[in-house]
Amino acid sequence: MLTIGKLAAAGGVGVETVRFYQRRGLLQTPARNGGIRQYGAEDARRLRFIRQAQTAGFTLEQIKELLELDAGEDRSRARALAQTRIKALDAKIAELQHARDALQRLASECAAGSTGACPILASFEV
Amino acid sequence: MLTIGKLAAAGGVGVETVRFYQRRGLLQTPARNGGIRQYGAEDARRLRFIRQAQTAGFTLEQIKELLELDAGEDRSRARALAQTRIKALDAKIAELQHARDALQRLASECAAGSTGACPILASFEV
DNA sequence: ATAGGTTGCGTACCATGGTACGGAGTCAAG
DNA sequence: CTTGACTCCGTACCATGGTACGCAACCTAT
Repeated sequence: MLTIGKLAAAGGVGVETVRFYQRRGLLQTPARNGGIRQYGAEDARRLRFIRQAQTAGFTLEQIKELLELDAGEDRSRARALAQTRIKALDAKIAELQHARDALQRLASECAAGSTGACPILASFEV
Repeated sequence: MLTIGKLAAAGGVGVETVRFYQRRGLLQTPARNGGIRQYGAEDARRLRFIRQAQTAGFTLEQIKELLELDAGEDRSRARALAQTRIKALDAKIAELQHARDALQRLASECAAGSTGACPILASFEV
């Protein structure tokens, strides 16, 4: 059994963040023992999931839906959400790759000559 | 010569956004003709740059610095900023790629069988 | 010259994802 | 059994990146 502090530490977040997620309905407010919340391994798992889904670009609202879906059985809805997000991720990845290339160009050009300014704006105009 | 409305349209942003960028020092507040701001091609260029730098993950503060650097001649500073951001972008891209893979797994598994819930949380645990 | 659409300006408000604060209760070690 | 750390709770505040509002002045086409 975990206290909120341990749970937060396990998930790499602050105590306030756990409480925040509970307010938003992303984590259940668990049973208490003398007023103190008691968490289990499942809560830690959900917390980890939340953080990973965030890096996948889901908003907290969407993550909430995913968590509800995980409990339910609406496979097609879950699939649809995943597919939509995959598309968005592909687009975002391409975008970042493009930006990365521009920065690489910028870095090279700033390295090369030694006179004048390096063309920051220009390096993005491709 | 462009009015603020044309400039905004050209940059794919709203008028208020242009004014917002001016308040933040990202765009010069230009010369006026009878109180009306007059913009040129250079402003449109800066505006486009801002949007692209944003997709590269720069904050408005950092973009402001980049714009100042573009005018100046501190090549090494510009390079350093670029290098730092390239590293961050590489990390972010890898992260998104990872999330994408997890979603792909999720989508497949939700498609496969027809019984029970699909393991949303599990699909991220790799 | 007059109506309608833009503009200018300051200020207020919004969503997202947290973070901080203050005062009381609880728990564990010495 | 006291001290210090941790917890509970509501509410307030924060940063980022905008978006909206209202009113006066302006510009353009009819």
